[in-house]
Amino acid sequence: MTLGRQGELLAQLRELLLPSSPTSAPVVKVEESSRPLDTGHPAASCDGRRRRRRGSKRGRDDKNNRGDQHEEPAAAQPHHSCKRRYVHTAGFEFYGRRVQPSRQFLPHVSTRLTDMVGLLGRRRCLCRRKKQQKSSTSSLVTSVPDFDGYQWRKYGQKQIEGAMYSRSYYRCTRSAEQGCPAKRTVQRNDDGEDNGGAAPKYTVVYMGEHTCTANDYLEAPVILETAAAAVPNTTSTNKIRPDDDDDTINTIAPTSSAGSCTSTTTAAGIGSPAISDDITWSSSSSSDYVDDYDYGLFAVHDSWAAPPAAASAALQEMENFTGPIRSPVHIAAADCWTIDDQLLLQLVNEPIFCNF
DNA sequence: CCAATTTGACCGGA
DNA sequence: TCCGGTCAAATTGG
Repeated sequence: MTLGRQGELLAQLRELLLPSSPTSAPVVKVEESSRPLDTGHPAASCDGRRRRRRGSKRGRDDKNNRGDQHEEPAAAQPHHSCKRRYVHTAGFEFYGRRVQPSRQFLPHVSTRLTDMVGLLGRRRCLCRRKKQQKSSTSSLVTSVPDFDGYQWRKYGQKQIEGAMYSRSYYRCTRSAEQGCPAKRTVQRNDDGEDNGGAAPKYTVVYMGEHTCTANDYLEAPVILETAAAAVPNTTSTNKIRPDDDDDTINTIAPTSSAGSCTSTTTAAGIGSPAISDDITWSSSSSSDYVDDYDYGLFAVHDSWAAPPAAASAALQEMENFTGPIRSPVHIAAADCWTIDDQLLLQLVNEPIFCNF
């Protein structure tokens, strides 16, 4: 590849990842709501029938006040209080649709309460539902729960007892068409309100294995790691396609339960400013510890070389980044798509995050 | 019109 | 009865 071509591709990558329009500052907004919380839940009236429309959006007032569905500090919204605290740390978009900051923000009135109220009007006669079978699970702690190389569809959100933040439930987007049983839950850790300015951490629990065809993940977020160049025995090219069969590729497929480990995964400055992450893996299985985890998209190494200074700086910036995150990088990858180490290094060493 | 998300309702195990 | 997990109607925007 010629240098000119490299530069061109680099420019394209940068444009993809760092659009010219400046990103807005992180939104941490505290608002006073004139509307009392719905402790007398409108979901059911006195006769037990539902009045409230499901899935209804809040008013425009809530627009832009919510970008992260895992962000609701429910504990900070006591039912007796009229105060709502809107925190926007990252406008994730992961499902092929745009971010939905305009989606309603309903302070999480206790679902227990709504359950109790709902009991009054319960009349649905649903088929017996099978309780989720206990399958192999693995969990990790990450600040970027959505960049795991798979496409997930949210099917529920629940305020968990004793937890500050609600838990979101996802299933593989292929669950319907291919019967893929993979699921995951994402819950923000109770790491305090301020968290010292660091990116919030989320506990992601993966359940079940992906059975959908890997080829469908061509549009999965592209995530690279800086250490690819620092790890010994790296070949001249690092394939980043998640569906590649090459076992030598260091990638992450989070649903694989490969035992417990604590690793550091770094992004090569592309994919998203927030990809840099400390990932702590744990697993319910008792598999032996392995050196390199072949996981799909990320490269994880137990022996981790210190990243270059420039990369560290970039990583720090990524850690500090709390602004809106744009879509995952959707690259129409051709077969055997590869990325050159030199390009990787160039991406790493360029101060591409100075725009933030 | 379709796909994705929201969120109240409902189920079932503990 | 409590509580976590799941369903599915409603809603929205492309």
